[in-house]
Amino acid sequence: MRRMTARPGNAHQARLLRLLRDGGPNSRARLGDRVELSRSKLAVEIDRLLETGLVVADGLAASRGGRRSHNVRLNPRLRFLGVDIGATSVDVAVTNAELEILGHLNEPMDVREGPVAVFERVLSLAAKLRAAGWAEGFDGAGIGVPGPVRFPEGVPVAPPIMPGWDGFPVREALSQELGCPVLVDNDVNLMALGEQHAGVARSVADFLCVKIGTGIGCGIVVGGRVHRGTTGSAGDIGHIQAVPEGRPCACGNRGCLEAHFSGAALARDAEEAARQGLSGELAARLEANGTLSAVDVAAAAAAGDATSLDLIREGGTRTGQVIAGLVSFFNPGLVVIGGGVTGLGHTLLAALRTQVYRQSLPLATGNLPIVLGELGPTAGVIGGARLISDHLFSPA
Amino acid sequence: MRRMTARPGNAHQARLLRLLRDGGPNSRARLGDRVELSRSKLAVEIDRLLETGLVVADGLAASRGGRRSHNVRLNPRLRFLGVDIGATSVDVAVTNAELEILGHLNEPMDVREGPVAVFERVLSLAAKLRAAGWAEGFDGAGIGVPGPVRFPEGVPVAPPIMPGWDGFPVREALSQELGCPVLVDNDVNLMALGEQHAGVARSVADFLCVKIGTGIGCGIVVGGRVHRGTTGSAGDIGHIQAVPEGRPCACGNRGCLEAHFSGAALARDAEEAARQGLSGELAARLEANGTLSAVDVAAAAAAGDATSLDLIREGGTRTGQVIAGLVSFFNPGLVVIGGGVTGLGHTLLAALRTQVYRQSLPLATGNLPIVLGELGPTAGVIGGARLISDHLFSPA
DNA sequence: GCGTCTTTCTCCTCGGACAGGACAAAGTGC
DNA sequence: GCACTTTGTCCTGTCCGAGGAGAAAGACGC
Repeated sequence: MRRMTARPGNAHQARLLRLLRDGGPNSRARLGDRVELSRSKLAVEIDRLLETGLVVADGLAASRGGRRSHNVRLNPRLRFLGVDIGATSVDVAVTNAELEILGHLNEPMDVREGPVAVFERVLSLAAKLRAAGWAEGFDGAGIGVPGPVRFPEGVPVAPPIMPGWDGFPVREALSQELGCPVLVDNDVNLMALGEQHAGVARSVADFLCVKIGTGIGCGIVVGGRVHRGTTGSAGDIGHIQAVPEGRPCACGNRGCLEAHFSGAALARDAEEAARQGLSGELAARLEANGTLSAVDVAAAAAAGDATSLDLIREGGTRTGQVIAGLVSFFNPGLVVIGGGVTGLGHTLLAALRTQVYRQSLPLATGNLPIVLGELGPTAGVIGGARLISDHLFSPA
Repeated sequence: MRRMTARPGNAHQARLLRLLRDGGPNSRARLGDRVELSRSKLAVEIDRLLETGLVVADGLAASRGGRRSHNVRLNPRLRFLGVDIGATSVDVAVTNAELEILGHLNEPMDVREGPVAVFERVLSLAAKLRAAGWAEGFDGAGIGVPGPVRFPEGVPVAPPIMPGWDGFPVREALSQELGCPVLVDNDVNLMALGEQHAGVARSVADFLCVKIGTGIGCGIVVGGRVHRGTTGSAGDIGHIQAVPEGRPCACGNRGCLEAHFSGAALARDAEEAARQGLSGELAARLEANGTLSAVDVAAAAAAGDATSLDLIREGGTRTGQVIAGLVSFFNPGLVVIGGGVTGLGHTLLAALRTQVYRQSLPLATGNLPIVLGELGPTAGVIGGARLISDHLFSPA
């Protein structure tokens, strides 16, 4: 299939495309209510969008008491690809133009295998989704990688956990392979975009999205837009000092948040506790699997294991300390917690909340919800689709 | 004099006004080079601005090889008032429309006297500036107060060091008294605006402006615009925990940055050191004045007093710890240090820089200047003028 | 079934905005 | 004095868009 390459010709068309994306199929009349355009102008712009093929007619709407209006919708054959490359796994999903997930695949994977190997996996997953009939091709793709990205060029810069990716032209390479426009961003930024589009952060202008996985990162949304910082490393909160003279961290400092709490740190602490005989539950799991992960700790905690609960609580408190500082500084309207360890759920959240509410000023916390993300593992891929659709649905 | 009440009628006019504000008097031809307008359109818009009185003709420009162009400039009778209310003093200044300070007065004052008493002082200072011939009246005023402000209404909310100001309709009241449009903001935000307009932060999109005075606050500029947060308390970094289980703070927590370093904390520490006989220099000054302030510590440090230098260094390190976290989080392109304690100068800056560069990731600090503000006590008042002029020079 | 009312869509016209060319005015430089 | 450059003004053609008129299509009451 020849892919759509058209872009809206002006801001009105871009506006209409986004309305159709976020509100689904809609009648011309109802669109007219939401846009400050005369009926004639609106008709002209919609006709032009129909010509480009981005939008198609979709039958007649129900009557609102008079003549029935013609519906329009985004071309149902449009497909976006969302890719969320994590430290230890990769998610690939196809969405339609309304950013609804049609097909979603997940595979364990080690990002340290390097970009070439990882892209092979990504492309094969994308091919699998095509083979399953979810897409004939892609009109755009949004890629999340677990490290800082120079956004305009789509190139990772000095990513600590991704040796071999530094400077690799991810955007360029994938655009070539996929034959469509591609944008690359930090994975936490995509998660933030996902939660903003379809999750708990709808209609919140300023919020933080803390992702606790193998590492810890934070997506920052200011005035509805992602803040990436001067070098693309904004939100890199894993190496903020949480414990003065604390544990040594891979980054060379001591006491970094990530060294004390993250998926990796939690697994290590759990293994140590198991070996020291502090927890029969954990020891049994270690015996069974030969290794422990955050999932094991979550399961043990759910089973009432005191050691696991303590580990989670302490991690929540540490994370809360750091977030409390960020809340004072940034004064968000919402804090979303997501990532792999959300399985730890409300134990983690409770400890974290307690610490934030205790340590930040009342004015900043007075009406500050701190909640788990709604979308789980789909946040990243939805965010990827959202990223590229925002780009494509803006004037050329 | 009847004041100008005109506002630009469209975005083009607003653009031209800002160009004239930031670039000074200019020829029509040169303005044409900087805006994407046809000559005819440009002429129309400038004529309209001339009609409103916001802009006046200003003779002929030098030839650029052909016919000489007509100069235009902002009306030289336009006057803005910048007011910077600190915890212990107040600055009031008059600027012209190009935001150049014409007259500037400073008075010690205690903000705890409450809004009514403070405004009396502010209005009397403004009257003094009028009497000195700097202004016949004001076309707009920007007011900075040392606490959080609900910006749209111009009302302080729950300000810790300003009892009696909570909910006082500052904007409303001053607008009434001064007979001109007024905007009210947190003082650190004004300082950031000032340094952005006329100081070290020109042409930096994302930066932090840390003000260390009686307390500690931080102006946040994202994409060239001030970030105020959901409740107007963004940048309130004085109560971020710098020392776990540290000193008790007025806010009820322990170890807040402000409790360990700020103008107030520094004075208290210096007095204690003097009483304990740790520093002859400080003891002598305490003897002489009956009390010590940050200025005394600065002077003693300049004279080589080891205790004072240690106090400053330790404060710089503490502040650096907190800023390091903010740098990792926010990834600014510049950090500006300002406020009353800038008299401590390079001793403070050196300690602070060391700590930030050591504790943040290289990607964030790689090309990150950390510098003292250029404008000193005028940053706030220039920022005030800038704030209101941005407002007035935007489409109605 | 019929007439009336409502809603939607298309067509048309009118007015305004603006770009760009032509031209006049005012200089420069040889 | 002449050729060339720059600037400002005027004018015209074009494009855009608002809004009215009216047709199309349906709801609803009788």
